[in-house]
Amino acid sequence: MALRHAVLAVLLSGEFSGYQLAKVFDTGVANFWYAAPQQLYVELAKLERTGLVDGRLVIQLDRPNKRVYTVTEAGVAELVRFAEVEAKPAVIRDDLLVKVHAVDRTDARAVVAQLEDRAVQAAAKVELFDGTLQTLRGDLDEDAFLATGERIGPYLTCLRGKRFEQENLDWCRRGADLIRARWGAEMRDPGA
Amino acid sequence: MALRHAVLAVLLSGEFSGYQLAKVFDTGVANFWYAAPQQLYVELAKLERTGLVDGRLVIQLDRPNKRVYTVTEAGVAELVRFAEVEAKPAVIRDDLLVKVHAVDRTDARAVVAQLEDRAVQAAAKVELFDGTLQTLRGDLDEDAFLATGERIGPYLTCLRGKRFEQENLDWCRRGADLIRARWGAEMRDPGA
DNA sequence: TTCAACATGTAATAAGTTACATGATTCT
DNA sequence: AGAATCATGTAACTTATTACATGTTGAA
Repeated sequence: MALRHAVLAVLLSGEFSGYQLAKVFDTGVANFWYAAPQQLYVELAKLERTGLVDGRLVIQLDRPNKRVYTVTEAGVAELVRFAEVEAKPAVIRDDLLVKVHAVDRTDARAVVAQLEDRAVQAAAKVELFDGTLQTLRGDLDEDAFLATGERIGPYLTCLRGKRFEQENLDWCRRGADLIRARWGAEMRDPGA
Repeated sequence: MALRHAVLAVLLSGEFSGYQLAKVFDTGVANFWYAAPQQLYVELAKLERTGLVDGRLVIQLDRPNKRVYTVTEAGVAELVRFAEVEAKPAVIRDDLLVKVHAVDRTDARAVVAQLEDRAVQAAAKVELFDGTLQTLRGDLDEDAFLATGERIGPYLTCLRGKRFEQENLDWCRRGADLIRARWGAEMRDPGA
């Protein structure tokens, strides 16, 4: 859709290489914009060609050199334009929910296992986001930071991410318990 | 990714035409699988060619004829296989969150307006899902339905959708308030 | 020396989006 | 007569995914 804007928005927080960006997208940003690492390299190259970001080679002695990017004035202008056009509805595509939707006719045991996996991942994300929030607000408490902090955008999106993962965690646990309660027999005695 | 399985999962609830399916995807299912109507016609045709669904022409006197689809045994088998492979991480792509992430450098007024729009949509979805949940559980209360109901999959995914939209609603309102509180001056005096 | 993390890409394929196209039927 | 809803598609284009490919540096 518009990975371009997601990349520009992240780059507002500082210089990032493709590799660093990939990590950010894999952890924090994935809550509102999923992107694979390969996409990011392609997108950054495109963004630089069109003048929305500046790239700069950083020579590192302790590890391989890298190219880091910053948003240009044209890049900020593009974000401003983007902010003003009507937002499209969010796109969500989640295999696991599809599996749960169909669970009554498929393999309850497999679905429970995946709900448990997802619960563990969600718990980790809750912790991660909590740490990010603390870092962002520094010494201030939440209300003070939101009233006076320099940039509240990343804080707000992180808050949303944390809530989302918290809900995910609760739902996965409850779902797993309920499915287990109903298909307990088959789970102990496969193929029943 | 795999619209195929989402369509099969929905079709487990009964016969649907492409048009009806599009409505279901636009409202309920969009919470875990977004798909445009055009995709569904293509997918149904493909699914029928590969024998995962059966199509049947329904002649209607009061409106145009339609073709309705049901899942075949092969289709159920495909869902079973799908349930057993590891679920990919969920894909989320949300313009509005990108805009909020960048709000400190763009147009706070425009973002607030879109947060308010989204809040209204979220509130409507909460109501919608609440109605769906009531319909699904009939006379039973939630716990009784989840323990004894015929199909709990759709109920569980609907519960997740309702929670998601409830959180969305709260977050949009809070975000709009906070952004307004900080950029109040510019909002009253544009371009300041 | 082997593993993990750092670092960056390309190419083929699959999937999704947007625009275009058509037509029936009911209601106002 | 016109609008709204029902109903179904195709084609061009844009994006995203998967597989492949390569190389550095530090730590065990």
